[in-house]
Amino acid sequence: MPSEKKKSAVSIKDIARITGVSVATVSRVLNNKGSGYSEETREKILAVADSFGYVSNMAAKSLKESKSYTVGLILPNISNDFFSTIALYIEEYMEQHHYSVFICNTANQEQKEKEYFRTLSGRGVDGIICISGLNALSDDIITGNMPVVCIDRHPENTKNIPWVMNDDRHGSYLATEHLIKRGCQHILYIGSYTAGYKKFEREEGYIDALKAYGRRVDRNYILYENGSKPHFRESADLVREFMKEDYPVDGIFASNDAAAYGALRTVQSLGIRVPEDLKIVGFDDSVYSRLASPAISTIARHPEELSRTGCKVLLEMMEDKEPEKREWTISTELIERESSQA
Amino acid sequence: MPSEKKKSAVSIKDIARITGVSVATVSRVLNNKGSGYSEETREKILAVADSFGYVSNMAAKSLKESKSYTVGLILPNISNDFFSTIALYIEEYMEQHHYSVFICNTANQEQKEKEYFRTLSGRGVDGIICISGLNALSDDIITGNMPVVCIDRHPENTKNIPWVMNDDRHGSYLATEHLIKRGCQHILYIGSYTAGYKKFEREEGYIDALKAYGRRVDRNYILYENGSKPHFRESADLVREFMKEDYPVDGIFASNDAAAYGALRTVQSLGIRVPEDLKIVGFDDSVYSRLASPAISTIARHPEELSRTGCKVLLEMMEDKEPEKREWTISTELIERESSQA
DNA sequence: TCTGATTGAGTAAACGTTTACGTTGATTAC
DNA sequence: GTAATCAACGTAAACGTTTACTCAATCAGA
Repeated sequence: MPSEKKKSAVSIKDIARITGVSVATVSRVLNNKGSGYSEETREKILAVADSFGYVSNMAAKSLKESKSYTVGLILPNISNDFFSTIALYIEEYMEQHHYSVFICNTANQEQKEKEYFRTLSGRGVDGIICISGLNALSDDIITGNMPVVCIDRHPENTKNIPWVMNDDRHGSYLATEHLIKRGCQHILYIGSYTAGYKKFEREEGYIDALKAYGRRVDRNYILYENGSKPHFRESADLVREFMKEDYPVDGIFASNDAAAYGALRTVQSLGIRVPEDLKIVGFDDSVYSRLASPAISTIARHPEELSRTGCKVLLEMMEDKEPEKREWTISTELIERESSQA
Repeated sequence: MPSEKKKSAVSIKDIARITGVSVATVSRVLNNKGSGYSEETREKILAVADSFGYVSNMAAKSLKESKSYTVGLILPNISNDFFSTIALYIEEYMEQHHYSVFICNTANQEQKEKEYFRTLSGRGVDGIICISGLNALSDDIITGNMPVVCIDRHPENTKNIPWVMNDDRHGSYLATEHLIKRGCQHILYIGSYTAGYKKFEREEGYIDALKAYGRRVDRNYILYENGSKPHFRESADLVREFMKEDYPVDGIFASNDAAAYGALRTVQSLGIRVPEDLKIVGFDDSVYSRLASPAISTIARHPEELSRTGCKVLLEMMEDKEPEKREWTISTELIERESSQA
């Protein structure tokens, strides 16, 4: 008997009718407005609402309040390890604050980023957390007065949009310092560009450390991927080429774990022992560094804190408060593993 | 001058006023209702709507139509590799059909699964795609007439909820057959339980293959993780214990890649060469099998097809159509890599 | 020229809430 | 005894849409 169609759920009106009061009173009770009803009425209403499994119609509520208790999460690709972890924490945090989150994959396409922004606006989201895959945010986003906060990446034109970033520079410093303290004399740096990241933060951290320890900065030891292949392949090739030159090397700091992994595989194939002959540190604390053999030391970012901070800032903005500051930095941390053992 | 507050966007009313027609006409034009306006009016309205950047208020639309063009995606944990890939495809597919998707992490807790279901109902989602982390769906979900489809996992009480599953049994068959064809005589099976999965599908595929090739099924060669540790650790321990017994082994089929990875590391540490002395096949095509050295052969599921099918079924249900069938199976595939080379 | 259909609109109700404003009856203050 | 206060509620408008009804003008067909 699939005759009955739509589930027309019980509404505030039904409850009013059943308990014999007006909708206004029901609304007041259900929303815990301080006064406007007796304790007796309150209990009656609550009992009825409960027994009928009342759940308030968000569309109506949104319409009236111009508030939807939803936010959008725009990111390049949720299947990315780091992003999905961020998504987890953001959803968790937002849920605790009674917000639901829409997920939007831009695939790094400006067009899609734009479209999502409009769609989300239309859906009446109260705010947007954005991990932009682009070097610059689209105009739609930076103009307009939708609360937006950028996390993890920092496009060039954020204007007055608050952002939360990882302290990559210091992370790189820690990695390089670690190699130096472990006795490395000639440390190779493998960098890569990623849209939205402050371009040379990681390289600068590497240079900072070398300088701090009185080492000479040799540009020959700074290699860059050009993005033509997956990180670990390209890194492998870069290292292979570099090794042909017979420069002395006893340490490698790669600006991402996949590259570190590629480097590891390459030097191993050349008969170089890690960590005995050469030590390696990566960046990201991803599966690449964890599963490699030997396990690769790395710099960890803190996705949970990154997410939480982003959410906190957004929540404030959605309540029309000015966030405490425009720029937030989340610390990074060295994780020592086998690849840099003394 | 942060004086102006809310963004009160331009509404259908504004457009009506500006173009000098009624809201009904504007609505008809904007929704492409076949008739009810002249071409001239149509163009005027479209032009105005466009120039003011009109975007329809979804809350109002939802309220009126009892349709929100949103769906919920309930899953245990979006940070899981496989799930986040599914989420990517689902979002992509749904977006093409003008649905936005809410993401909900249950952390395998029944309580949360329930709550999300109610929240989503309240938000008026038109349907729900569910990867339940539980052995049984909560009652809230199986009763009620919200369109729901289960994918990837198959709780015991799906009642009349359609589901889309991977053909795990055949995948396991392929894996085992592959080892047999590569000359393995003594194949160890490492299984694990996961809530919501048909419990022994993978083990049965293993047994099917042994029988098909006239091999004896020796229960001693069937090991099970008890879930006390991460897969790869537990698997490593299981294999280590097993090896002490001096049973002959020249092949291992692990029902997940992490376990295969653990097994690989263990046998390598015992001086056994892979694939020369022993061949290994995993299941999942995850990073574990891809990054291992040697790379581990594995059984791939097809998250894209899984997701697409789930979406298609849900879309049908949301249009009040009866889905073609209740049970959908997505094929699995053997990926040959180094760990099972001849 | 009259009838009936068609076209191009407008009117107004409805969706489920929230909330400003009334209203009533009881209580308090003087 | 009267005025002011207050608690407990009801009334009705409003949020932005969609859509079932109207309605007037035009037009085709006889």
